[in-house]
Amino acid sequence: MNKIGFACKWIDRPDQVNGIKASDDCKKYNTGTTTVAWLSRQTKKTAEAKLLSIVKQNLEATRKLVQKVGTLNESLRMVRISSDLLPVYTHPDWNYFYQQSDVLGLLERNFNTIGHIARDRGIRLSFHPGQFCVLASDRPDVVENSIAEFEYHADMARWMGYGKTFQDMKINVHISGKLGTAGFRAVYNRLSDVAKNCITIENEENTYGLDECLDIADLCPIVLDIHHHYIKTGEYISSDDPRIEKVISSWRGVIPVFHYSVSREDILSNHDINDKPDLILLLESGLNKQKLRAHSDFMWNNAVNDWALSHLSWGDCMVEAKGKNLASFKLFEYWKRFDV
DNA sequence: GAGGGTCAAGTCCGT
DNA sequence: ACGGACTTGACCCTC
Repeated sequence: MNKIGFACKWIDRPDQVNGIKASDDCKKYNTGTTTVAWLSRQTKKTAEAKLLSIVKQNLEATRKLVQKVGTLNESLRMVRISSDLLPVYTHPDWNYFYQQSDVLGLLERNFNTIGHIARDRGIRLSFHPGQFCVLASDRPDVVENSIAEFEYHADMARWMGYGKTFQDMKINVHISGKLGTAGFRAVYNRLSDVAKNCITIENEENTYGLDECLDIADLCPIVLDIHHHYIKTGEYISSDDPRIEKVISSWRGVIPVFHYSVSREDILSNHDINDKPDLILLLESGLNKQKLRAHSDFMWNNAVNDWALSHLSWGDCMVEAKGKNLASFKLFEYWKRFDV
């Protein structure tokens, strides 16, 4: 039975898509952060105390989140861990903080525990470095920063006991960058073994789509984002499409992951929930791709859900929605609605 | 607590 | 040129 997962955050109520308040109980499952500007305004001692406090809380929150996910139905045991876990880890002024032996010890112990829980409970974990990780940039300084950013995630994977074998955990990025697949290929060779075992690439809505990803499927697995593909091409790709065979091969026997999101419900508020939106018609009606890219709170369209769920035949589904775990739960209920 | 200004970093699209 | 979208709006400060 394949899985339906969610990304980075746990919420208890739908209204929390608009932000989690300090007094909300679900705060304990979610990471916090600070800013470089604030840290730089403090004394070194104050800044370090703040960082240590945030790191401890974030490790605790992530452990609780993973434990919580471990209590769900097996088909829901899949979660992306927030990149905010260790704030300013790759910032030149602050990365020294994480190289101190006492901090390092703290990280190793806590991540080790999280990794054990995940393996024990059959939880599929992943990371998704943010938009600043542009491995194929044409700017050398950006490439260097991006490698550091990627290796930050690889460090966390390694501390959790992952990165030992091909795709025991995924760290997913876009190709991005003007150097495209050639640039990506060149940078790939500079990554650590853990990073190489974990890296996957995801098709984008604008520049690098499924075809470009397939060009480097020999290097690393492809995470097919079926909504990105729809926004780029207008196509609701079928689960028996020959390109999907190639995506599956890129995972070399590991169950692939695909991403599923849908256009915002308030953009398409008049749309029939039992009818898949036609991209051409939407564009003709005056909507633009940028608006259609934005993620919904929930997976509100039954017809689109039916299509997305058909892809569970070959992969695990990562739901990208503002409604987070609540959105993945509702989709799961929809999926299981005919079961006794 | 609420509200407004601020926040490390890249890239693209639409206006 | 600038705002908004993406990974994931949250944090910080003032009232």
